[in-house]
Amino acid sequence: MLRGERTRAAVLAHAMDIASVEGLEGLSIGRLAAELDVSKSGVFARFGSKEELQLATVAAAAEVFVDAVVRPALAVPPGVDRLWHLCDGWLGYSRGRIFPGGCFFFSAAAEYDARPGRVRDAIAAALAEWSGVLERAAEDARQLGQLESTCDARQLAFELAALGSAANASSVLHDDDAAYELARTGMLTRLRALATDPSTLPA
Amino acid sequence: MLRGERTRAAVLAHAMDIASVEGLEGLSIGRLAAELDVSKSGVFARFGSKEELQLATVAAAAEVFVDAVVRPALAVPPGVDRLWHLCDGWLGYSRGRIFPGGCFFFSAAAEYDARPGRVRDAIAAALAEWSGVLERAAEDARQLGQLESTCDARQLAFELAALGSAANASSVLHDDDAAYELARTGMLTRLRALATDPSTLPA
DNA sequence: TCCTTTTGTGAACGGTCGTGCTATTTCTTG
DNA sequence: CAAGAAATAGCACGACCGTTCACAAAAGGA
Repeated sequence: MLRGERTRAAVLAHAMDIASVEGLEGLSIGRLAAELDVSKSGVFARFGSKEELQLATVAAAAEVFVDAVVRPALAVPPGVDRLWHLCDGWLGYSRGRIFPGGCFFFSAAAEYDARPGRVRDAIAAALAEWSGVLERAAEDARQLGQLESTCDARQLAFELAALGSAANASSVLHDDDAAYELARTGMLTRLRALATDPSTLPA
Repeated sequence: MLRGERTRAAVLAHAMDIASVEGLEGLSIGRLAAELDVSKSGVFARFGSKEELQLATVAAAAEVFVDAVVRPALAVPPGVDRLWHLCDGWLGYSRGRIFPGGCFFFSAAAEYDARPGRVRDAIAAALAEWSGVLERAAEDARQLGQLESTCDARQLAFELAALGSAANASSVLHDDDAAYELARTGMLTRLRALATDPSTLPA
């Protein structure tokens, strides 16, 4: 009962790395088995189908993401500080290549965005949750009086996420970290323009 | 000699549509042949290899993009007006689903960003060119005195492109056009903040 | 210890993939 | 119209895919 969980975790760990580079479709059971030195049917039997393997991979990646970005930021009190921690944490998560192909969900979403099915639904749900976290943090900051009362939390969250995604995309495609500085600058400019006390934000 | 060009164009037109939805890897020669009612080897022989087909598809998509977005905007004189036309044209191009899976290059870049090879290089070059067009338009506007002289054209271009990409991603993934309004608002806010005469920008 | 359940193996299946090859059709041109 | 070139069809190949199934190893509870 313990042995099963261990190999399952090993498979998923490898699956996330492959998928972030080659896509969830490029994730083949045969290749996974070969690289982990187990039998193809062993991998297959554990998940029942390729789609289930993909769904499990998405779920595992969501856990990694939450641990890397969301949990640390939720440990700081609500307000602009927490909002900034979400942004900065996301940039660190992408830049640190926790997944070798950059943000797992950026790759997965682009791959499945136009293909109906359970995999797409799972990816869309994960991304919607992330948007929700960001937007809620912005709205909290507004209601705490740390952002202008007139500001639109949804708009702000959209723009912050857009800058992060663009930095991820550009840095992976061009193998160049410069975009992270552009994203950071953009995020801070946005926050400073809306913060009632900009001095609490980093330089 | 004419017949050859015609089928080549038909193949590429279909290939672009497939690739924007299923990816350049999902683009299979057999499927392409079946859906176009020609023989597999007929399609293959015309391109020589799958990689050449992919490269030709990228080149064809670049032409479509230039026709849809760049050319119209370059028809208006340099300045903030042209810069805005580039942004607005891009949103229209994505929203209009000229490619059924949204922006071709967004999908292709996410698919190949972490996979070295000629296909990735071609995609990276196309996107770099687009960034260059955007940045040059911003810099022109600045030098014409239509944007604050202190503004950073590269930063502005990065942010405008980020908003567009995010709108494309969100709208395709969630099947919801709302993101285009967010992107448009963000773009206009950015431009208004830097324009010396904001009244020239649309409402 | 024996028995049952869980985990993993190995071989095989039908299918699709990219890619060569050899005809055969279709156009162009003298 | 005939000869030659260009374009397409048809077929076969090896490789890999997801999936199935019968069976062996290992683990756990009685």
